[in-house]
Amino acid sequence: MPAKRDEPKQQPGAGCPVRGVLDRIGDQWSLLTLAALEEGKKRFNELLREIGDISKQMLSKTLKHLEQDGFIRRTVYPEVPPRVEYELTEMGRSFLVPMKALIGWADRNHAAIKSARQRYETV
Amino acid sequence: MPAKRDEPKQQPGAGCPVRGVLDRIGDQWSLLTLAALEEGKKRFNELLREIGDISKQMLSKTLKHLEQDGFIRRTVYPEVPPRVEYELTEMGRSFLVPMKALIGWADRNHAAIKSARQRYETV
DNA sequence: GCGATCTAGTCTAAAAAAGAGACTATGGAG
DNA sequence: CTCCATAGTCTCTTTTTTAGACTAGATCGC
Repeated sequence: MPAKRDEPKQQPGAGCPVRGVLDRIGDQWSLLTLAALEEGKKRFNELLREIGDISKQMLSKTLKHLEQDGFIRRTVYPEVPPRVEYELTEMGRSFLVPMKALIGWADRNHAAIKSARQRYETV
Repeated sequence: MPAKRDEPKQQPGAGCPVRGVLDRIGDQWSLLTLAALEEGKKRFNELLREIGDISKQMLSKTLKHLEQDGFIRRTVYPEVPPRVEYELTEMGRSFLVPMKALIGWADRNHAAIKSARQRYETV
């Protein structure tokens, strides 16, 4: 067993390495992009259409970050018009597991959240 | 087993109700704030110090949203100096389950992500 | 042949969001 | 009497995001 470093609890402090990961996946579009890639490889415009309300610039940036962090793989086909395909790496796929747990929770609870919002409004 | 509603697949499209939830929890600070509240009720400045690099304005906004959506409860004590405490609701606590799965994944994989980033830089 | 169209992005200018720091009222410590 | 602490909000500045124009070269209609 590897020596566990003195890390008594999950501290949300700024130094924590988990923070670096959380900041990335919690950037509004990353989760959506990864979810869209669950079904298989997709092209840039395909992702753009599927996600719907993301701008090309943000999609571009998000994909770049995800590639950088090893979640997805980018393949360029030297054709005209250009073709670029994005797909999940092994790590990206492994991330789907907790992500889907989160989505499942959201799915089960969005009604409760909606009613909480309405309740709040009327006050 | 409850009747499954006709939901052929998780579409990440803009209309999906899950999106509303995801947009909220994926706003950079919500996850951190909820994580900080895991240990019990906390005061405003206490959260501010613990999270560290959040501004008071963003913490205020995040807390307001989380309260609005029923994740947390806000209690004001009419004292001077003012005292306000935040704590997770039942729903908020139930959210910790998938959130911790996510944090666990991040914890297991942050090394791989870091090395992917470095590999990318050198190219 | 000739222009329109498709692709994956990038660039720019304008709009929105976030950050830093001052400010509020009140009571207690020194 | 002066300074600190509390939970925010307000304003001003800086950063981020958006919308839309632009690129190159093959292919389509005509």
